[in-house]
Amino acid sequence: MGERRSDTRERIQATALELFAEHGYEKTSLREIAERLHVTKAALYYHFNSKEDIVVSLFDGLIAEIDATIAWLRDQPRTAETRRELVQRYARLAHDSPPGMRRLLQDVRSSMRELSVGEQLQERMRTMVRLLTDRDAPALTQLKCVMALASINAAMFVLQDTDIAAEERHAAGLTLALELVG
Amino acid sequence: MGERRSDTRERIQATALELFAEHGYEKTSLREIAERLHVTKAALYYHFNSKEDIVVSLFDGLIAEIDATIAWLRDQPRTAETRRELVQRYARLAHDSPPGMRRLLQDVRSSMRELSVGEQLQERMRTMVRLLTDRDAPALTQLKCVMALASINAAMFVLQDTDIAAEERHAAGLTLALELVG
Amino acid sequence: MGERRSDTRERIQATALELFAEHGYEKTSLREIAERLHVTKAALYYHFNSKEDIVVSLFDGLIAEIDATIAWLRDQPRTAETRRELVQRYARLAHDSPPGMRRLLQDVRSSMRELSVGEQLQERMRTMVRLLTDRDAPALTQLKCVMALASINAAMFVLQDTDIAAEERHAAGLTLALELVG
Amino acid sequence: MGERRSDTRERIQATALELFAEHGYEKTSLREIAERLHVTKAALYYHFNSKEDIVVSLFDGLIAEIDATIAWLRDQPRTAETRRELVQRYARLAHDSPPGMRRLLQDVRSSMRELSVGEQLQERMRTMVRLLTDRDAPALTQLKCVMALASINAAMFVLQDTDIAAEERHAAGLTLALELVG
DNA sequence: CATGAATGAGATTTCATTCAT
DNA sequence: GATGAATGAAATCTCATTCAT
Repeated sequence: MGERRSDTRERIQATALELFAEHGYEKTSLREIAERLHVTKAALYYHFNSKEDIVVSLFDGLIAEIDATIAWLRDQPRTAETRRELVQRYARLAHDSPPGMRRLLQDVRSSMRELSVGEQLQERMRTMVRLLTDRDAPALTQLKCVMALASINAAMFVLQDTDIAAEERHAAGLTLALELVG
Repeated sequence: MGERRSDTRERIQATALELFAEHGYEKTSLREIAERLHVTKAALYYHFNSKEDIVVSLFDGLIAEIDATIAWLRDQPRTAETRRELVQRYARLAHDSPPGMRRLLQDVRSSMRELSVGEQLQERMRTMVRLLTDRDAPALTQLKCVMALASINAAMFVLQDTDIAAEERHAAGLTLALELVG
Repeated sequence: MGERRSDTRERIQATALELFAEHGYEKTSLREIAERLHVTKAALYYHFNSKEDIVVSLFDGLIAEIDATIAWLRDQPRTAETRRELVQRYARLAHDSPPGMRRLLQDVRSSMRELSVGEQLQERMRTMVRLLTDRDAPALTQLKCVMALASINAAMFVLQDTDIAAEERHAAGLTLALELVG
Repeated sequence: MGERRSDTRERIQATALELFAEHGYEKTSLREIAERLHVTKAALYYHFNSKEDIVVSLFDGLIAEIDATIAWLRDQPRTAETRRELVQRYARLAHDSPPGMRRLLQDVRSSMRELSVGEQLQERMRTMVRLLTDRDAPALTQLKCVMALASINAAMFVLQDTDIAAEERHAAGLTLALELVG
């Protein structure tokens, strides 16, 4: 009982994520995705309306979860306690995402700057920061909020080629983030 | 008196920087650069061997300065004082770069990942961090070093659409960086 | 009844052969081929991976037949009888090729020197000569073998503007070839 | 005593011959020639009017000598003796040419088909054959004449990768040529 | 549910050539 | 006797996208 139906859509998403993470969104062509999947380019268009549509779909879940977090955030007091909890939620989110997802997220600000999804994500980031700090908080405070969230992502990449284990890197990111939102 | 000899090369660099910063390296075509300059595409190829060559040339100065900093760093003791001074040097470097330069720097880790210059810059970053911390320093310490430098860049963008003045944003970045390497 | 499924691939090959024979491989552009066929350049790339791929495909059949001949040759004694039979096979091959094919073959040693297919054909020619003569046969003997095969091709071109009929030219080539391997 | 003047013109010719022989006429660009000479492309245009002009100039001497041979030929009886002497003259000509020259000659029929010099050379070849044989000579006789001259050129290339010495290859070519016009 | 065939637009790059200095 | 700077034309190739089947 329940879902059946081709899993092709999911397989496209998985492969696209792989390749976007590997070479970036711009440098990945639909031909590559199709070839790696042993289907034709036209098949991709049966499941998605455009290349952008594919990348957008990859962020669907993440954006929904961020929206939920934002909704929750609106009801919270603007305290250090709230900020710490937010950081923890965000870390869990990041931790549970497929590994390519985080790499892709890095692209958002550059190669995907002009895509709708890039704008959407940045908009949500801004909203979060606004909900965490007073609008007229000093620049330093606002910057710390942003860097806190950034640390969580960054931890996975910047220490990538050291021999530090993934879990330890993640933990370091979280620790630093908590420190920053103090 | 002084220099003569067409300044086209410099004008190409300036325009390329503008456009790369605006739309990213991948999405900027040589046609666009040429058109904005009112020259032909072939003229670009008189002055540069390839598109990559143009972007590489934009980083020439920066890379030289980073190399000088690294050289200096090798002779310093691995103290907090040294780290603070490095941060200050780096901040000055960033502050004095043309504005597009910093935006372009953001691209380096994604859209330019596969360009030689991307690799070069990341290599230097790694070297800097290695010179700042003990090889077997805890992950958190290493991460802080990286995020310190990142803060200086980030400060300019993440608070871009607030009404905080550029100078104040820069100062916030520097302050946070110093705190992190403290 | 029978085959369906666009014959575009074959039409591309035919047109390419025409034009390569007419102006040479280097001087023929994909634009010309596409225009003569009333398709777009991109259509050529749907059927072939590159310009070189097109020319290679033109030689596919010929190379296969040469390979078959070489295989047969390996089992034969190195006698005058064998040489005469080889010449006759080769003449039949040449005779049955489309006319452009022979002109294109002339190109192989010059304009296509740096193409994989040029190397392949020369390699096979060398093999044939090696199988026809003793490795330490005198230079003259080896040269005669080569010129025998060359005569068959040459006959079609060198007497082209005389009023000698094609069949007679072909016959002359064959006669001379047989004389040379005598 | 006498000539001084820059030898640049000659150096251009030598380098061009080298490169044309190496990669063929079409695939050699003026940029390559200029770079190998450490001059600019514009310098080439000071000495020659066009790329074609350069290649034409390379054949100047050869064509003059062929013309002289043709003139001499007109006064000779159409005997076997005459044919043998022609072959010997031609062999001497080929033997004394710079090595690249012979390779370039091979190009004439394909990559240079559409150049004036290609037409000129083929025209002279045809004239020679007409002067050697009766207009209504059998195809075989005419073909033998052509292949005789071809043998002299071919000898240098077709046996190139064997361990036969250059002088012996040349001798074989001459012997075969004499046999053919016998 | 997917393919085969094709396209229009555009990318990077190369070339022979020109001309003022 | 040569260079620096530039150009117009064209080349090969790639891409996202479409659509009839």
